[in-house]
Amino acid sequence: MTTDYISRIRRFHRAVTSEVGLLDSSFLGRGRPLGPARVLNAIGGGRTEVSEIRSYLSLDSGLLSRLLRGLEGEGLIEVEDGETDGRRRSIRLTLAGAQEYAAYEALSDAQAAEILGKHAMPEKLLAAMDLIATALGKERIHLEEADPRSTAAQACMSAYYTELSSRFERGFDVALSCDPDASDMERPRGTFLIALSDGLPVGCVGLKGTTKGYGEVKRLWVSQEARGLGLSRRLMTELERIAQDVGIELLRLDSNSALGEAVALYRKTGWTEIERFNDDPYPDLFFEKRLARSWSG
Amino acid sequence: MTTDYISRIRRFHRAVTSEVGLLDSSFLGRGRPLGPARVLNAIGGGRTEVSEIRSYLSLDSGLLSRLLRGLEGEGLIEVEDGETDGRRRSIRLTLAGAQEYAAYEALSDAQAAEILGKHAMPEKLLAAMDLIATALGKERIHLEEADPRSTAAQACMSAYYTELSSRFERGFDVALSCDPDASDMERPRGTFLIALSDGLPVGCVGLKGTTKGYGEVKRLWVSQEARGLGLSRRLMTELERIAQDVGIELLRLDSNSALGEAVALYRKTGWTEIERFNDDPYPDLFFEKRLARSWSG
DNA sequence: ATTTATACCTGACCTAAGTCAGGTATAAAA
DNA sequence: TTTTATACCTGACTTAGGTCAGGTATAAAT
Repeated sequence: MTTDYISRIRRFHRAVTSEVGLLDSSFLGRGRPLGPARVLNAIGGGRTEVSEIRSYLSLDSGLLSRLLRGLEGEGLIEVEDGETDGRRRSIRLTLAGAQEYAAYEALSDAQAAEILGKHAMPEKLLAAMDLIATALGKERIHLEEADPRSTAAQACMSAYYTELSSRFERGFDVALSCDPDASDMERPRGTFLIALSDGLPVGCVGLKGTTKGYGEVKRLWVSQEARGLGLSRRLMTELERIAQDVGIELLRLDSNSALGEAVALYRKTGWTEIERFNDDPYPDLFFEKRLARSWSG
Repeated sequence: MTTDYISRIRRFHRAVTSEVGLLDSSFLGRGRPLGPARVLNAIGGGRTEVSEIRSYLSLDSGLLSRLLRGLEGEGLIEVEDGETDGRRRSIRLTLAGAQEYAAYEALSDAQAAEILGKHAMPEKLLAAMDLIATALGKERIHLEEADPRSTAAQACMSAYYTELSSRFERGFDVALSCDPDASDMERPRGTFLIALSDGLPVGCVGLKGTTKGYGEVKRLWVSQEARGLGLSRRLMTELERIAQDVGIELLRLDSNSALGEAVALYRKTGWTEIERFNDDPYPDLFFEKRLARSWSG
């Protein structure tokens, strides 16, 4: 019972295909096969060029052409020749098309609400979905440099603060900590990295440039559902690469013994413990790592 | 970001269809379309009669016939007339068919292993899958009377004990508790109910018959992943129905204030708190409920 | 014994989805 | 300017999956 993970995965598989198949076939509720419905959704989602739609839905060129002719015949889309390139064509929803698209959106929303309605604690269900989506989409998680003032970055950091509050016995108050200025975590002095899984931010780390002869690693965070996928290591590796890139030769960071996984990672990846180098009240562990000089520097 | 549950469900949907679609199309790895592969799997899974397969896969009678003729032509199955009913026909895998089925099983296992291999904590991933499969399959959860000595029942009870150990500050040791004898939780004096979600036991409750003028409710448990689906209420309702059925007019139970949800349920469903009626060291709350006399009694 | 229902089969037909080989107009490279 | 590549389109064809109207043999009901 406990070790039979295969039957558990199959059970998941069955549940999800019967239910998600239902989600898919909800597209059928409007008397249109899946193909054209998907194309309409791609267009409504903001994709305008034929080639864009083709690669997004990975459709054969001929097939897409026919589907587009069909939607055109229904009066849902209009096709016009590209402005800069006469070969390319761009697609626009007509008024009727926009209405039809909105109807599909509404169907999709209703389905989502129905699934959540099955549970007294929908947040638990969503958390499980996030975990699975993130794990299955592991290969598609990509790192991106972002403005630390952006919505996504702010969301990461506030999740990070929440995490610290729950981890530290005394709680955590950003105001008391050495809060790095956003401009210190931007090129050319530093950077801020976000890990995105299909659009959802699931991790971050900041590189703070200083004038003290070293760069500082700040705000390393991986969301609950993305843990166990080796993401913090990926974030740190990329951060070190960028640090070298901007000419930093020595990195420092402060941490806390309550953050066991992070500390273990530092120890495993070439960081050495050093004496306290700041007066932030929260950290009780301090590390540094010397980087190989960048060939370009 | 936080309230946008629809985009989170869609993200889950995308992840799962691309990955589980992969699981489905793994069936294609053996040069056979999905249809016949599904039929072969149904037969390998122990379904022998044509009508059984038809309803399991919800296939049209004509379509299934053709698929069976195909598999027969490949030499994978043998069809023979039913023994008791000459209209029914039963299907058997040939040696080649059994090998082919085994090959599909191996493919499926490999896929499962690959998915789990993506995660450093596969148990977490499986738990999330269980949660989702159970929630999506909520309507298909059914209650079943079972022998309290059966594997499924024992699995439920040991999960129940583990739960109690973690809930009670002093832990929990069955040996010290009033452990009901299996024979007390069987017809005609009592019963043992199991909730099954697609074969997986996700909850239980026992009705213990006594000679003291009342029946006792024991071992009400709902697994972590099935909480929030109203299952304990369903179990209790069914248990009370059976209690009436076997002629019990008064039910009693003991519980503990550490089991908040359960206690809240009792209070909400017509149970009244009474004085201690046993000397079990664990419970600190005692309830009883008078049942309407069964019309058949 | 006759009628009705059931279980499975067959043939004819349909739709969705996709592949593939050209074809046409435009853009970019030589 | 000629050649080559690109973007899209069209027509012919294929496969998978499925529906539907009978047909045949057997079982159950009357």
